[in-house]
Amino acid sequence: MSEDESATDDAFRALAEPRRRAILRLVASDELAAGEIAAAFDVTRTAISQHLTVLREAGLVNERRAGTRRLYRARPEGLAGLREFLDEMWSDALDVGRRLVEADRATVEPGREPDVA
Amino acid sequence: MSEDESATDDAFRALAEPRRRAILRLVASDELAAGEIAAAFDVTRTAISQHLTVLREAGLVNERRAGTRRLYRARPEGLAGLREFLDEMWSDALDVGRRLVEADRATVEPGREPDVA
DNA sequence: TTGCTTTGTCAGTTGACGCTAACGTTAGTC
DNA sequence: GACTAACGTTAGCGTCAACTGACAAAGCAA
Repeated sequence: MSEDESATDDAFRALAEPRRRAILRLVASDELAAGEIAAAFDVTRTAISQHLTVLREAGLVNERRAGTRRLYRARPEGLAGLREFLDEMWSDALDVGRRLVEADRATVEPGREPDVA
Repeated sequence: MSEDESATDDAFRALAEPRRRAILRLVASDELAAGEIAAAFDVTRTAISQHLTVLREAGLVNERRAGTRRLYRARPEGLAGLREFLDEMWSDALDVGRRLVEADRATVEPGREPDVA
């Protein structure tokens, strides 16, 4: 339970960085080497290497070694936590049942105190 | 175009914080006052107020004033950028068409330079 | 072995972020 | 007006994260 949560936590933190999202898009369909990925950005290879480490530890990319090269590819399963959160938010926010209960409450009490404690 | 991107950027950064995700879940179905939200956590009301500001500026919550109280509710449309990114990743990573193109390229060119710039 | 390539790792700096405490503001009440 | 309740805002502090530059490791070729 707490393992999944921390995994989702890592994924969210990893995706907060725009450059890491860009990297992820880059390796979404193609498997690329660290150097090739670094060549697509204006920062040092060091920075990209660190980003790749973060992405790997967050379960968002796979690493495969071939000679001196390390090939990376996106790992869609790593986004499961994200999707779960999104779906939960959507269903909770748009659920018709809840909206009706709410409207009912507003009818009984003219709209002053939601009183949710 | 760049407006949407920065909006998505703000959303991702806002959701990177676990407490903000918790707040968002809290106001997903119910409209709550700032104080009620703060009561659900162990940090100061100040901290919660700042979190709510971040969420509001990221377009993830709506603010409605009623007397001295400020009522917050999740704004599902704010998650559009997230959903878009997720869907893009999923389709790109699992798209069979791309996989075939990739295999074809591997046949023509023995696998040295993906050339992504 | 020597040398070149590809990549990760290790200090160290800088900027951003989350938190608290004190203060300011707005709305309602006596 | 005076007082209280509900919030937001500011200043300051500690911590984390992204970046650079220098160095180390691992694979391969001459």
